[in-house]
Amino acid sequence: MGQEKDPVDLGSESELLDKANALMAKHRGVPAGPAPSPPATVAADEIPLLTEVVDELPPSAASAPPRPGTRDAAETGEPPAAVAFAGPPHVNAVAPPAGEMARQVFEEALQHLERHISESIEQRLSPRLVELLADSLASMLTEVKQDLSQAARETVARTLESKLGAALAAAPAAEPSAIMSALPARTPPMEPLAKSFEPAAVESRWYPEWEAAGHFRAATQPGRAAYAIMLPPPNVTGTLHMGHAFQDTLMDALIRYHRMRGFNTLWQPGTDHAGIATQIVVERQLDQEGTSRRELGREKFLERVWKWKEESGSTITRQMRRLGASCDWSRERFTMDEGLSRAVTEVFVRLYEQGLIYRGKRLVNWDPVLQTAVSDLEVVSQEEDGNLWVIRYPLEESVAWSFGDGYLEVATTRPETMLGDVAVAVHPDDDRYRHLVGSHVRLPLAERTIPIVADEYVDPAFGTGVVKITPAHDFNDYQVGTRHHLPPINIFTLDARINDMAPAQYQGLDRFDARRRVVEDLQAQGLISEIKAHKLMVPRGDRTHAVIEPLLTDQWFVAMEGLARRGLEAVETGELRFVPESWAHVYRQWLTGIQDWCISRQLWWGHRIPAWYDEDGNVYVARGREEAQRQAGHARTLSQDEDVLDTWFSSALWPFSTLGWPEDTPELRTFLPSSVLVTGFDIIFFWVARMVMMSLHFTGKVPFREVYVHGLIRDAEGHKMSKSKGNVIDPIDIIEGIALETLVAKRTSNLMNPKQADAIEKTTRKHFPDGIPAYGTDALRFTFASLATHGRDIKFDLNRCEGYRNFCNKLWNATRFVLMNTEGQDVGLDDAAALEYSQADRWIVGRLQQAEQGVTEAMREYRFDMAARAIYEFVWDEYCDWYLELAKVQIARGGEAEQRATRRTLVRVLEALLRLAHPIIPFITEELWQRVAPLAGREGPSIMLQPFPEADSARVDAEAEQAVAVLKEIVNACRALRGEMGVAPGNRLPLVASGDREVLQGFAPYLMALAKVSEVKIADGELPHADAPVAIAGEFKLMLEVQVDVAAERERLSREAAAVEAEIAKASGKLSNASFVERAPAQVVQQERDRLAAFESKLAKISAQLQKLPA
RNA sequence: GGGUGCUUAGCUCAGGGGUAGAGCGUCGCCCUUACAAGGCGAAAGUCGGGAGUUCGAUCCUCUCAGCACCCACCA
Repeated sequence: MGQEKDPVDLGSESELLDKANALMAKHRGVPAGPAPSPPATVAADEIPLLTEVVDELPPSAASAPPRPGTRDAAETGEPPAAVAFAGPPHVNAVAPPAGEMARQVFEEALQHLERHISESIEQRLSPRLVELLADSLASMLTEVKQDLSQAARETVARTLESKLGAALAAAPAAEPSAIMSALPARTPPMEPLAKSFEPAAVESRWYPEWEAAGHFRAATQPGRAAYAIMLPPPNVTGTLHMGHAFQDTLMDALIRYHRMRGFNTLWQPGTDHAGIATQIVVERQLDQEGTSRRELGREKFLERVWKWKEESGSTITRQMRRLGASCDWSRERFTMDEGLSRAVTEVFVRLYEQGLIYRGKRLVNWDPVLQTAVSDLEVVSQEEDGNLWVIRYPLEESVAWSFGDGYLEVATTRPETMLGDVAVAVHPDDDRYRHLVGSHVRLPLAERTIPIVADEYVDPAFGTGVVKITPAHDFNDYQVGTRHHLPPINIFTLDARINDMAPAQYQGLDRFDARRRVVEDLQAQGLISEIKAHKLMVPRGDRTHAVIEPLLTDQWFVAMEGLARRGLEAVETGELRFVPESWAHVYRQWLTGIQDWCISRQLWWGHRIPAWYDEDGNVYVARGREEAQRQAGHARTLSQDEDVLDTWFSSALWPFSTLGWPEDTPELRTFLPSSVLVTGFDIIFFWVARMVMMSLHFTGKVPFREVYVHGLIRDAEGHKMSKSKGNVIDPIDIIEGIALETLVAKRTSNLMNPKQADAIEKTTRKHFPDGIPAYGTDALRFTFASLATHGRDIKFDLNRCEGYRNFCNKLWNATRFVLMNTEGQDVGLDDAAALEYSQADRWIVGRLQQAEQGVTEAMREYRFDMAARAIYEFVWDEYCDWYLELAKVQIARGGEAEQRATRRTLVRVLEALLRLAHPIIPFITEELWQRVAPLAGREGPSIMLQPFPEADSARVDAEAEQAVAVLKEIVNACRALRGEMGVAPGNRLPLVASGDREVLQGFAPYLMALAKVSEVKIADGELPHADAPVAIAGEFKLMLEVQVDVAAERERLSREAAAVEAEIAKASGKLSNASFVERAPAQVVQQERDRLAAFESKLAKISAQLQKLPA
């Protein structure tokens, strides 16, 4: 496997000990770092040297013989398909490579070492030494990691940690590393598994081990295909919500799956500085402290933000670890890192040089609360109640006589903007007004004269058919104004108050106050002819919910046309594929009508725009101040643009900036394009499309080959989860559980509107009367996977989660059973021993292959639900419900070779299915695999490094399948016949079944156990009961002695007869349809005839059986 | 206004031109030594309505209705 540790170079055992010993000696009595000195009374040499410990090793441990290599030919370790039912065993013996053997010797030696170290420490360690050891351990760990091979280092560290864990926790001065904290003691080998699955201990054990061992690191081995996923970087100061958890689960499943399949795998993690969101949070903090960012000044403010980032920046990555996300944390990036910032500057400068970035005074969406421009996408329009005011604009005297009362009536939803009107417009073909075009009206209040223009934009049917034109405050009016060369008049300040372009009485008024005043004044003058209620779409900022004001300001833009064209091409040519495909339409539609992208934000938190101005306002765009200065000449004094870039500008570069662009790095060559982007549809425009365009433009490559678009997570009722609705579920609470009171407190604290608290508390108490139990990470992940169907939002139902928690428990207990029956017993590891596989053994191996194939296909199509289902059904319905039961019989009654083969099959199928399930449920599978793998002849430090099981259709044994299918049917038929109520002994149960006579006879022990049948006879002629009431599709006759309740049997048969009669009616109706018989394929018609015949004979048998029953 | 998706058991959802499926829930009976977070069994559906294509439609086509979402937007 790609990630498998290098097994060589451990050196000899004595060399290893020497190294470790040297380190121990070095740290002996030399407390490192700032930790407090040990009490003087402690003799440093109380710490044992490793050699001293090892001296006590029994001789056998130091020279443990290598175990025989027992790798089966098949990855899944199941019996070869070629083995006949009762034929001689056939096992491929493959000698392990020399390095492998060396490692085996080592691992065994290390196990002894581990045990002795811990024993010795327990015996010798006085409590006073705890502090000293803590210090030594910390510094030692670092060096040990460098000096020793991984295997050795893990063993030593693990032992020390587990032994010292409790003591260290009690020693306040010592600061245990994250890895060491709260580590439960490792389960000693051969201890029976706990009776049920306890996720917490398992999870806290494995994640630190994986991470410390470097299993998550990106691999760049030559000759292997690359598989990369770029984590959509979450807000650095954010916390994990269900959407993240869902997405991360899917990505982790994909990554683990491909890692196991031998790809060079990179999952690139990181966080986003999230300009607006983060700045708002910090500003809110300042507000509570009674200050503001302006009071603080830019520099101090930025310090505060960085501090906040340092404080809360690791929350979300810590939570991701809790989920088991196997990102390469060593490559973690932040959008405002030095490297990424350099990429941002480089992109900006190049786009500017290419003429694709320009600066201009344009009408932009302005958030008056934040006082910054925002992009079209950051504006959400909502329908709200408003008014439509009809205002009378007096016509100039020369034409007033020619039109009604001498007024033009203009409808508007925003009367205050009339102060900025530059014209009124009518449709050119509107006969009512045609003759007025070219003349003027007097603008009330402002007392200006403005022209009447004709423009196609006006809809004559709406309102009065006359539109006021306010180019500075309306996007459509801006267009009209441009067409008619009418210079805009801006009447608003940056915080949306009336400025000095308006009459004095309105200046300084907030826009809503101004509206009231304007209406009042107009009414006073009799210029309002009508006010009617009107529903209108109000644009609001998606962060502040402030009403967005179109405002004329200087901003930077990216010209989108050419970039968008490339972006569209990528989808047309298939370089970029959407899953599900329908999202390509959405993407296409947006790119087709795209506007230039306003990238400047009047914020402080973000990448400052790399543009400088001189005294005359000339612009110099450069990679730094020096370069700008060179451009400007030394005489000039430059000042940098105050604005920062839209957060999405840096996000758009994520797929290549994280890989080292603009440098040409090996990572960039290997992992660009990445394999798939996993994301919700809500950021297709914000992010996906922009990444595609930027990546194509700067690297010539698409950023990812596929985009998997998943649904949004909603609550059980289908509502969006939101704090204000109080229906948010924290994924961590599902994993760890939460008490009701805590949950209520969490949901009702920090509400925007505290009035909602009562209602939220009530529904919370109703939905979670007992809080949320701890389901564990694996159950949560399995739930996510099983809900991840294509093209649907997800209603998250905790009941589902409970079901999958039970599934984990089922898997746990199945393993417990297998271990009880295999550990310390002959599981066929010795290839020389005889193996006798049964039909059941071969059947389950075949089913495993089918499950493997199902999972592989599902993963290829991003059908995580199918993958989860295939695993669930295999584990529960096949392996547990049937195979384990059959295996019990085989172990109880079979001969030595049969028992051996059964144990071998039990353990190897289990081992393979653990690997199969690992991408979705990593923790439990790792825990169990550690116990199961040695019994299946597999070695390795972690299931993560094992190959993913590959389906082999040759191992599907049709004969065995058939046999087990018949067996299942017989068992089910028996169970059904046995009824529910009391039992009468001695009843006989005649069945007709298909199959080989010997096979049927072979069923006897299974039937006795599974169906509580007391005897099985195969009848050659007539069955003792004249006819067989239950047919199992075939002609072999079987006689089962069984206990049956007559009344229940009668009832059941009557019910069945009615059902069969209905089927007969249906089938015969169909067959009497001439056109069906003539035109349907012969096969289908025959099928129908067979069905009819089968039902008829079934009915006959049922009624015969009914008659036979004693009254 | 333009677009997309959805409608299948009480709930949440798979499926797919030829006998309607799962999980959860419900109702029985069982603490059978891996698992009561379990086992066995049962009840439960006009596959949103209508029309068409077809020998046959839950599935394909059209249409209507309801729900959800996206884009644009009329002052």
